[in-house]
This record gives sequence, C-alpha cells and structure tokens, in this order.
Amino acid sequence: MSDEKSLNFLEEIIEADLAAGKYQQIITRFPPEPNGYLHMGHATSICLNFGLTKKYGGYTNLRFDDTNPVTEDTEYVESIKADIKWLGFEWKHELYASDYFETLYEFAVQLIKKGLAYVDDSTSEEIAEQKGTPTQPGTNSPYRNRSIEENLLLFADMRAGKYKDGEKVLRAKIDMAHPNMLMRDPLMYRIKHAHHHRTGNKWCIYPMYDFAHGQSDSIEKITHSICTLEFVPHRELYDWFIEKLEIYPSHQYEFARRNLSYTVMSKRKLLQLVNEKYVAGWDDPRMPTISAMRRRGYLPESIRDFCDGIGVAKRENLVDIGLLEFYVRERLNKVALRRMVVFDPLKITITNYPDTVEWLESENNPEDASAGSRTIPFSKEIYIEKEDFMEQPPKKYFRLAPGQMVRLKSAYIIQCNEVIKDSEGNVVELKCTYIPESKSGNDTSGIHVKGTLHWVSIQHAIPIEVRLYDRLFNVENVDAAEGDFKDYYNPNSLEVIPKVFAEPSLQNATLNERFQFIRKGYFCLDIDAQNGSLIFNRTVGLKDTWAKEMKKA
RNA sequence: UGGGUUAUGGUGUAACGGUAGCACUACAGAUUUUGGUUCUGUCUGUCUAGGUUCGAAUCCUAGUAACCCAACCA
Repeated sequence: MSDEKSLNFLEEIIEADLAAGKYQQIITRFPPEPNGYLHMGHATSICLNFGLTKKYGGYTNLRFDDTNPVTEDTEYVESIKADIKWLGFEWKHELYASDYFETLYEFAVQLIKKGLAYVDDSTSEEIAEQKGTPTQPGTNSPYRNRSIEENLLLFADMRAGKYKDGEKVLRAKIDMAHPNMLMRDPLMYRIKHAHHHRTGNKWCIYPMYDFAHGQSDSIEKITHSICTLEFVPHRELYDWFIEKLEIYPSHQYEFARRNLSYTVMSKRKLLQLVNEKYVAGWDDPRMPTISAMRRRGYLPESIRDFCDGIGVAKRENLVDIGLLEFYVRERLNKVALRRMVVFDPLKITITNYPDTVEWLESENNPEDASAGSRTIPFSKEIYIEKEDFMEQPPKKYFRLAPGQMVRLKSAYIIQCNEVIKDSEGNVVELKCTYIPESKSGNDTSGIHVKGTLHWVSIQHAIPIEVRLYDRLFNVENVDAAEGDFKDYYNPNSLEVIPKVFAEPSLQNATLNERFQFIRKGYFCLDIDAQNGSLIFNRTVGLKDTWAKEMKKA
C-alpha cells in the first residue's frame, strides 16, 4: 500500500527541478558561522542538506560563513567539523566565505560602476533613522547621489585603511521606500580593523551577510540554498544581487527551524548558560549541542532518525523532547550491553547458600544473540535496590516482601524470611533462602515468580560514579515563558551519585561501549573517567510503567 | 499604520477535489528471567464563517490567530 514515503516540500521542488531538466545534479551547502558550537537545530539542517544530495545525487559543501572577524575563531571551526563527521556526513569541499573576499570586492566595484552602490558617510544612528519603520517609508541618505568616480575612489580608500571603524559604509542603491526593509539601501560593506582567523590583517573592510551569502552560493553553483524562515525577507535581496551581478542563479528555500521542548536553542542563550556556569561547558551532557549529546551517549543514528522522523515544513513547531529520547532508546536497545548495578543498596544474606562463589552466565543483550555472554559472581551476600523491597507491599507489587519470592536475574529464586531493622526501625538487611533447583538455565523447581531483580555480589562489587541528567528547564516552551529564561533552569537537572555498586565486568568499560544497567537505564563512560576512575553518564532512562502506576495512585 | 510566512489529534508530519493516514504520547491487553523489548487493540484532529461542487483539509470570499522584518550579527 504505502510503499512510497511521501515527499516533503523541498523534495517536491527538487524532483520537479530534476524532472524539468533544470539541473544535472543537486548541490547544497551547510553554512555555519564559526562563532559557537553546533546544536540540535544545526543537526536538522545538516541532515537536510546532506540528506538531500545523498538521495538525489550531487554533493554538499561545508562553507564557513566567516564575514565577522570579531566573533569568529578557529576553535569553533574544528568543533564544527568534528560534529558533522560524527553525525556521519562527508562534505565535498571545505570552503570559507573569506576565500571569496577578493571576488566579492570586485562584485562590489561592479555594482558601483553600474550606479547601484554608494559610499555613505552617515553614522549608524543616522542610517537607522533613514531606514524608517515597517509602516513608514525611509528617506534618502545625503550621500546617495555621489558620482560613480567618487564612490570608486572612496571605496578603494576604505579598503586601503584610510578610515576608522564606522566612518564609512558601502550601501546598495535600491529604494528607501521599499515595503521590504531589507531593500532600503542595505549595507554591503563595513569597516572593521580586526584580525580575521583566516585572512589575518589583509582586510579592514568586511562584507555583510547579504552581500556574501548569495554570491558565495553562486560562486559554488549551489542549486538549492536552504535556510530557515527568518531569512525569507532576505530572498528578495539575495535575488537582486545575483540579478544585477549577472552571476549563476542559485535559489534560496526556507524551512521552519525545529524547537525542542524543555530546552533552548539560540547560541546567545546557550553561551549564557556556559558563561554563567549553569552548565559545565558547551559539551555538558545536559546541553542540546551535538558535542553534549555525543558525550552523553546518544548514537548519531538516533539523531538522524529523529531528524528524519520530525520531517520538514514551514510552520512553527515545538517538538517533544520525548520523541528524541524515543529514538535514542530505540537504537541503544539494540546495541547496549546489559550490566547489573545497584544504586541504593540493601543487603541480603542467603542463609542456605554455602560460603563459595559461583560464576553465573548472563546474556549481554537479549535483542542480539551475537553479543554473547559474560559471567557474574554470585555469593552468600548480595545487594539489591532498597526500592525492590517493601514490608507492606501494595497490590500488584512483584518485588520482594516478607514471605515473597523473586527471581534474581540470571541466578536463583529467593524467598524473604526475615527482616532486620536498626534501632530506628529502618530495614537494614534481609535474610533469605534460595531454591537450588531454580538456577537460571536449568530451572527444575517449577516455581513461577512475577518479579526479577538485578543484584550484585557484595564482595565482588566495584564502586562507580553515576551522573543522572534530567531536562535542563522546568517549562515546556522556554522561549515563550515570561521573564528571564534562566528563571526556569532546573536545579535538579544533574544528580551525581558518587558511589554505586557495579558488577566487576564494568571495570573494563571503554568510551565506545554503550551499556544498559538493567532496570536502570542506558549508560556510557564519561570522558571525565581517567586513570582508573569509573564515571558513567545516564544517557536516558528506561520506560518505567511501574513508577508511572505508583505516581497515579 | 506596511510587507512577508504559517494554520490538520496532546506533539510532529501526510493526504495534491474522492474512506483524514503514519510516528511519538496516553490508555487497555498478550508475551517476557529487565514492570525493559516485542505484539495486539483503543481514544483524541482539518482556525472561524460563508460559498462553489455529486463530493472540500484541499478551490473561492471574508475574517481570526501566531510568527518574522526597523544589528555596521548571521
């Protein structure tokens, strides 16, 4: 029936273009500005741009939009490249808008010669004044009618460094009464005596976004230049420059950027969280950055699944972060090695078990037989979770209670015979007996129990640290919430448990491995784990229908 | 007192004049040595008002709402 997936609007445009023979191949670009780390919003753009050329044949360039030297840095260039590679994409050419500075300068000279650009001595305040407002037309600059010769001379002087920052700008000569504010004689060049991360001190004038982006697309013969909705008004100017310059006609298409619930996505806000120490850095596992998601243990496949799953459209949206977590679990479930770790220990003594150690076999992943198995030590004294015992259990409680039986995962069925308490009445230990015939794999006891618990042998357990993460903010739509977004920061977004008890095989965990701590969630080693210390991040929890049930009650 | 963009269940996204579908969520059940996974089923939707048509989410008219545009940022 539905063997064909429906197309999104960009795929429809591309298929129509291809069918019309408009292009031999599709060329897109991913154009980050190297002034911050990539986040989930960039990931959707990356998946879109690279995904489209992969599907329809062609290629995608990585082009750094480095036209503002004061905010940009090579540190960001490197992190951006690493993130794209990790996501699983390969760019055809690594390019920089700054590669085109000389060409762009020539383009500007051409426009001056056509009488379509002029040097303006107005201050930024005066220019703002001239702009008018969305509902009122602007007014012409007094410098608007300089001769071509004078403009040529002044522009050359700007380049030669004869003026200070802000003293002069080059503007396009379009229409100060245009209903589109962007068309009211937009700035093309400004003076910045600043060091550029690639061109050094060669230039003191830098092109504005609008005079760099479209022309860069054109130079690279980008067929489909995809950006977000806030650039829709820029398209008219994008086309104007291309038309007047008579260069290759790239076309711009816009889609709605994706917003995620319970987090923020703007670079400005993310930077604030870092600078004001709400998080430990750009790759703090709570951040929505790609580097943070990588550190937290997300698989790149999950992020790609997510981007495909949410699709692409032009309407405003707020995607439930739970959907991202679904894709994270879905992938992890298939590859994570199962391990047993007790977070909040309660001691059990198995009174009828001998003073020996038995090594029991347990599968690494029930979803994947090829993942093999490992052995776990079992002994007379073990830990289980405190929450897995209740003295007065509610209905449908399948765990341990006085007189009740449970299965210890991959081991035996035990029965609780005696509850030992301290002077304050807290349960401190359980005396249990085990059923020798109930051994995992050759159970001849004939006993059926509802509950299975994870456990560790006390004398073999190794201490590890776990870091549990929750949503960064307390409200769904952070951007729409009243007041300062930081007021909604979730102080419980990070919980560190310095010492929990793990089965010994975790001693050899490596950074590339993914684990499921049975009944606890998905975990991976954190990069902070060094010289023997074991620190694990909880990537995402497991679905917990029992906890939900208890919450309802 | 301008211009632009958008409106489909709780969320995201399809349906291109012909049965409003898919995924997540929620709920109910089956299976389960993870209250995980898997499987089955159920609930909830076309911004409003008119019109055209045998038939409208889709076409027309008029409204309404949300978002974007007045950085020498991108």
